[in-house]
Amino acid sequence: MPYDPSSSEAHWQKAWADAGSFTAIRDERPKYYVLEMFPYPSGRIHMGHVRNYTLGDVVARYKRAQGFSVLHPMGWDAFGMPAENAAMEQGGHPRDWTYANIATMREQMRPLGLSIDWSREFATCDDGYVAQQQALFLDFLDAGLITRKSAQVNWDPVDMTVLANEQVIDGKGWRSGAQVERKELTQWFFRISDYSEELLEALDGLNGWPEKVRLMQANWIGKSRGLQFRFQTIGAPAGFDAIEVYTTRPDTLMGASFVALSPDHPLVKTLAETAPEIEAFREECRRIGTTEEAIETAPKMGFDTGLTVQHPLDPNWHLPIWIANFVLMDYGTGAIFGCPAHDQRDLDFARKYELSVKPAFSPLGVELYPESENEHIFISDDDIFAYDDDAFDERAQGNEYFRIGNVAYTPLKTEVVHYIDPVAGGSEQSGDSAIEAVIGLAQDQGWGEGVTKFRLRDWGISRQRYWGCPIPVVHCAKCGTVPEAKRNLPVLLPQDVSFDVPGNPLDRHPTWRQTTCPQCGGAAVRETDTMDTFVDSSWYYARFTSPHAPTPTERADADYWMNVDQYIGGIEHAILHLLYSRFFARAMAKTGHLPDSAKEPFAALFTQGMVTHEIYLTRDERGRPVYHLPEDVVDGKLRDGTPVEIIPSAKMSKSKKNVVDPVNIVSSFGADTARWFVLSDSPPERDVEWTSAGAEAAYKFLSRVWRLADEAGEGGDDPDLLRAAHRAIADVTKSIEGFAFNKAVAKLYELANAIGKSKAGGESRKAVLRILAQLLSPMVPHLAEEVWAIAGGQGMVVDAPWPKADPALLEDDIVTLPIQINGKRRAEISVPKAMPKEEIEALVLADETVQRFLEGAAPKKLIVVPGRIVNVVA
RNA sequence: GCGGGCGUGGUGGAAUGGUAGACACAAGCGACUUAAAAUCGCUAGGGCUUGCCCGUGCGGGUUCGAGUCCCGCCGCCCGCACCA
Repeated sequence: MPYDPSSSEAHWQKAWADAGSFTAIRDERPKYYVLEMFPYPSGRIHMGHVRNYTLGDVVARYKRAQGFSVLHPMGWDAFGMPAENAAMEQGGHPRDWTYANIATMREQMRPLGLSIDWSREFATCDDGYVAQQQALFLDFLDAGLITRKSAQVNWDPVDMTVLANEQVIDGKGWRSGAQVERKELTQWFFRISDYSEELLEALDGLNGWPEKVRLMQANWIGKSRGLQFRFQTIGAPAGFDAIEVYTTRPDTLMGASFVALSPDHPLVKTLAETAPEIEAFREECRRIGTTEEAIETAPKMGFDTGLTVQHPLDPNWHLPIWIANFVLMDYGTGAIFGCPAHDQRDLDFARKYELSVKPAFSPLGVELYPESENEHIFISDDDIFAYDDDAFDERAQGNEYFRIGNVAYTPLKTEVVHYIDPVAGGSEQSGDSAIEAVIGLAQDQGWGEGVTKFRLRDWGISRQRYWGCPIPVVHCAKCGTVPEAKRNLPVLLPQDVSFDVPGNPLDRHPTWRQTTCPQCGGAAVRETDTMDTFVDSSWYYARFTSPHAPTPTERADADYWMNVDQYIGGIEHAILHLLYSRFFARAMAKTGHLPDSAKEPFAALFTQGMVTHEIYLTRDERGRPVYHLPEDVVDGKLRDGTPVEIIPSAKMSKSKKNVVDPVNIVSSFGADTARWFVLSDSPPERDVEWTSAGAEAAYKFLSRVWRLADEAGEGGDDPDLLRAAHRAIADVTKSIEGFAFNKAVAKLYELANAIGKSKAGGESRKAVLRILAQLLSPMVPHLAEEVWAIAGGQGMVVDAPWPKADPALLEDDIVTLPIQINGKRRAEISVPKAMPKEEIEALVLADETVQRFLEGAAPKKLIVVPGRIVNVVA
C-alpha cells in the first residue's frame, strides 16, 4: 500500500476530534500552556504560520505525551488597518471582510492537524472580547493607570486624516502624496512609564527568554543616570531666565560648545510667535515624520537664535542657543548642551555650523596643544590615538600629532582618560567616575541634581480609525470627560458606515456619537477614537484561560492556567508587543483580573525565524523588475526559455511573488510533509528557505518511513538496532527540550536509516517501530499514528506516554581519541572508556605518527582530555 | 542614525574551547529496468607531489588547541513607539 496522506490524515484528525484529545481541562495533571502568537486574518495562511504553529504543536504534543494537561489555543488578532483598506479598495465592510478571512484561514489551518483546543477560539473583534477589553479599560482608568495628554501624529492635510507611520512614504501621504505634517492631538495613554523600573528589573528573572530580547527591552526602557541643571539665559524672553537641560555626560561640561533646543521646546514656541524665520524653521522640522528613525537620519539642521547662556562653572563663558531638529522634546527636558569633541552627532553639527570643538578629555599619555581657537591637537608617539583620517594624513607627512577632525573621540565610559580641565575628581579617571564626581559637585554647589531617567514613554493608544475597539468614554459639556458606565458596555461599532471618504467614519456618523452622560444624564458625545490593536494582543493570552467568561478573566481558570509556559513568535515582536503585554499583565493583576504570580505572563519565549524563498524576476523594456511565481520557473528559466534573475532568501511577500501557498503543499504532499519540512534543516530561530526540492525530500522520507513500517523484516532480534533506538530516544528528547527540532529530525533520519539497514523482524522490529512512531508523533502526528497502528501499538500514539531511554543501552565502552600534534589532528587511537590517563599517555607516545613528529625528542607538553582528545606539543 | 542579531562545502545546516562539515538537498557513479521514474548501494570541502598544505565573511589577539572567547572592520536581517 503506498503512502497516501490525503485519506490517512483526515482519518486521524477525525479520530482525535472524536476522542476530544486536545480539549484543555483542569484536572490532577500538572498543566502546561503553549501559545503561539495569534495570526492577523489577512485572508490566507502562509508558510510563516505553518512554521509558527508547527513549532508550538511539537511542544504541545510532546508535553502532552509527558503527562501534562496542555492548553494550546488559537484565536485571531482581528482589528486593524488592512480591513479598512480592503473596504476602501473593494467596497464592503471591514467586519464582513475580517470574518470571511477568519473562516477561510480556519479551514486552511485545520488540515495541518494541530493539537489545538478549538472550543476556545475567539477573535478580538468579537463583541464579547470588545466588551471585556472595555471593562478592563474602565478598571485601569479607575486604578490610575490611564492618562490623557497631547501627542504628535502624522497629519495628511489633503485627505484631512491621521496617517500611520507606514502610510508616510518619504514624508508624503501614501494616497494623497501630500507633504505630511506633524500635528498635536489630545490622546489616551496607558501609564507604562510608571512601571519603567519594575519592567526593567523583572527582566533579570526571565530565564526562559532569549538574552537578546531581554537586552533589547532593557535598551528600550533605557534607564540612565545623569545630571539635570539649568543654564542662565542672556536676553531671553520673560519666563525663560533659565533653560533646564539633562545630560548623561556631565564630565564633558568643559567641552560644551552650544545649547540645542528641540523645535517644540516652549522657549522656541515663544520665540516663534514674534520671529517668522523661527516659525519657518519649526515648520521645516515638522516635515520630518514622527518616527525616531526619520528624525535621527534626517540631515542635521540648526537655527541660531542669537541668544546665549552662561556656562554654569564660568559665568563669563557664553554659549550660543541653537534650535536643532535632532533634539527630541519627548526625552529628557527637550534641551541639551552639545559637546562636539566627544559626540559624533554634535561634531557633525558643529562642523556644519562652524561652532567650536573643545575636548574635555584626551587619551592618557598624550600631550595637548592648542592649535587654534576651534581645535586642539593631541601629540603622541603611539598611533592608537589615531581616531581620525585627517590625523593619519598629518602623521604621514611626518607630524607626530593627532587632532579632532571629523571623528569624535568617544572612549568607553570605563576607560581612564585625562581630563584637560578637571572639574571634580582627579585629572586622570574613568568617564564613569568623572560623571559621578561632577554630579556630586553640582549638588554640593546647588546648581544641579543627579537624576535617573528612562527612555520609555507612555503608551499612546488613541487611534483615529474605525476598525478597532471603541474607547468607552463620553465627553459631556457639564461633567467633562466621563468614563462610560459598565452597565452600558459594550460600546459597539455602528455597522452603517462607508469608506468612500478618507478619515474616521465614526467622526461623521449621523447618530452614533450622540449619547447621554452616565454621570448627569445630560446630552454627551462619544469618544470617536478606537484603541491601538496592540491593546487587543496584550491580554488575549489571559482571555484564553476562560474565553467565554462574562468578566475579562475567571480567576479560578486564570490562576490554574497562567502563566504561558512557552510562548512562540517572531523576533519582530521582541520589544513592543512583549513589553506592552508585560505591562498589561501587571495592570490586570493590580485590578484583580490576574494573580500577582502572572505579572510576567510568559515564562519562556522562543523567537522563530522567517520562511524565505528565492525571488524570480525578469526586466521589462525600461529595466523595471517583473516578478514571477515559483511554479512558473523551472531550472532558472521561464516556460518560454527566458532566463530569470534570482534573488536568494527573501522574506515571502505577495508583491514579489515569492510565495508558496501551504494549501497547495498540503493538498499535494499532505500536512505531515509541510510540517516535516519546516522542522528540518534550519534551526527554528533562524530563517528557513522554502525549496520545492526540500519539500519533495520531506515527502520521500515520510514515504520511506511508511514502507519501513509495512515491511516485515527477515531476521529476529537485533541488539544494535535496539541500542540505536534508545540512543534516538535520548537524542530526540534532548533536542526537543532544547528547541533544536532540526537536530531531532536528523536523529530520526539516523534511526530510520538504522531500521532500513537492520535485518530485525517480528516483535523485535515492531518494538523499534513503535519507538520511531512515538518519537515522530510530535512532528508528523498522522504518519506516527499509522506506524503505531501497524507496529501493534495500543490505542492511539497521541495517548501513549513519551518513551524513556534505557541508560544501559546508551553507554559505549570503547572511545576513539583523536591525537593532535601541535593542535593539528594527526592520528587517533581507540581505548576503553575507563582507561587511566597514564596508560593513554603511554599509548600516545608509542604511536607511530607521534614518534615520527617527535623525532626522538620528548614532547614539551602532553594534554589528555579524558574521553575527548589528546594534544602533543612537540 | 541608534539598539539587537546573524555570517561554516554547490545548498540547508552539525560541532559542552577539543576529530570542522553530523543529518539532509543537489551532483556524480553503480545496481534494478527494454528505457525512464521510483527504489537501493557507493563517492564527495579545496589543492597537490598520498601525506602534507589551505580552509568557518575580512584583519588582528588570547590559548597546548578557536567556527566557538576578545578587539577592529565588512555584508545582510530585525526593531525604532500609529504595520501586524
